[in-house]
Amino acid sequence: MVDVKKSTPDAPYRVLPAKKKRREARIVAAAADLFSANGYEATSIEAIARHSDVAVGTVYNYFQNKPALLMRVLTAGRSDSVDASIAIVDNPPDDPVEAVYRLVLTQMTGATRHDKGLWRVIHGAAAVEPEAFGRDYFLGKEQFKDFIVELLAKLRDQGRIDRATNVDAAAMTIKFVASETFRRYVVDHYKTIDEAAADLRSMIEFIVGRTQQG
Amino acid sequence: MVDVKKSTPDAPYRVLPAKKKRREARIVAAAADLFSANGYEATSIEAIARHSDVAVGTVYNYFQNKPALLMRVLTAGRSDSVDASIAIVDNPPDDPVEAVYRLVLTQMTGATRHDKGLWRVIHGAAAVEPEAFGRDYFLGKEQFKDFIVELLAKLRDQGRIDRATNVDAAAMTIKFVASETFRRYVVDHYKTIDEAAADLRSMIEFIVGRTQQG
DNA sequence: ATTCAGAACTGAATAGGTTCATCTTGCTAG
DNA sequence: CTAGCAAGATGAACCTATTCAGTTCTGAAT
Repeated sequence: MVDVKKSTPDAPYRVLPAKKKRREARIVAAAADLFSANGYEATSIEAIARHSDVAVGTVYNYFQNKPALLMRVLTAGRSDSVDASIAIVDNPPDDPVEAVYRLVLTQMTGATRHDKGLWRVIHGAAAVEPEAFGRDYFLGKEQFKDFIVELLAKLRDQGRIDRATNVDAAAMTIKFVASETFRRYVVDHYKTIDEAAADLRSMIEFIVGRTQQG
Repeated sequence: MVDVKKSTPDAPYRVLPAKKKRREARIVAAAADLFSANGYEATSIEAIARHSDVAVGTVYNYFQNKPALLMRVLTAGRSDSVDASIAIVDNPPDDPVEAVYRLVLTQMTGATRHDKGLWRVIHGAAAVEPEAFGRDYFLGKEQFKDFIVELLAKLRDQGRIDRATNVDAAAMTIKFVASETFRRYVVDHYKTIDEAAADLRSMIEFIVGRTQQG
């Protein structure tokens, strides 16, 4: 508690000027490499720090904790799946089942780029610390529900689904089903995204098919 | 690596004979007390060991790890919600929406006995290590789906829902919705079980209501 | 140039879950 | 009895994520 501390590091302090502003990017890149090469658990913060020429503490200046760093790795470079979703909503296929199915699947496959094991960790961390990760770490938060509501409303106005359909309840149901399907894919109920997609389709057929006008 | 280790403990080894076979139960009891008193993170294995008059290593002889111990705490003394579910399936209310709603809610409220924070940890651990916890740590695994299928089949045979209903797809949908609703309750989308129940009901109305014969 | 406040960085110290070489105990056979 | 052994218990050492007191950098103001 009151002991003397060796406060001056052995090696002289220095920062390569050229690398200055790219520290965060370097940390993320190193983490991405190491996580996918050796897995999450087997990758220590110390290793990430070493690979990005940074001190351990510096990693924590940029990221709250290890899962948060992983989160960044997984969400770096998305947004094209959002574009694809907008396209579907703007110009949906004639068959309402197909329209909803495609919208959901687009979101899900967007996440498939990364290893299941890494998603599991995020899933776990998001459960324990919801506020730190956002309660909907996946499927772009409420945005996704908006897409579904908009799509269903359009389909209803076009007369493709029953005019009496409770769009909000339907959208909520679809969203819940989509989230749980993705969770199960991650947690390995489904080995492949195709298996998940098959069940997803039969549920959407049940949900949306029922709302179609005879 | 090759250092000398102090191998003989200071205190003499002894086990109170009377307490012999109840070790596991004592560990679970101590863990339950400490977890609910101080929370999961703030409870160290060392404290649990101390409170149950056992060595740290012994805790690990009985439980794979800390989350597994928590799991045991949370699932100790269930089974009455299973009985309640069986009663509903055997003798369902006339209204099919009500029947399904009660069945699902019974399972959910059974888990409400324990603190949300503790469920979050299990949720997290189950995501990261599915094989260790069972992929459906909640809602009694596949048993729950069987209940729903059975209930829906009975309702269909009684003519309370449309004869053309795809019972399997409907059951899967309901199960997925139930799981996600519970997840959201745990992760705090819903502050109270009542809020969760309200959304649950509107979704079940949408799902089951659609299958009712006009 | 010099000063200085605040931002960013640093790595040794901390803390707590998990492992494992070693020790006890209970049981069975001789 | 007692020797031998498997099962179970033990706790110090280990491993890593995380913290934090102290150091260095930066850029603006003097």
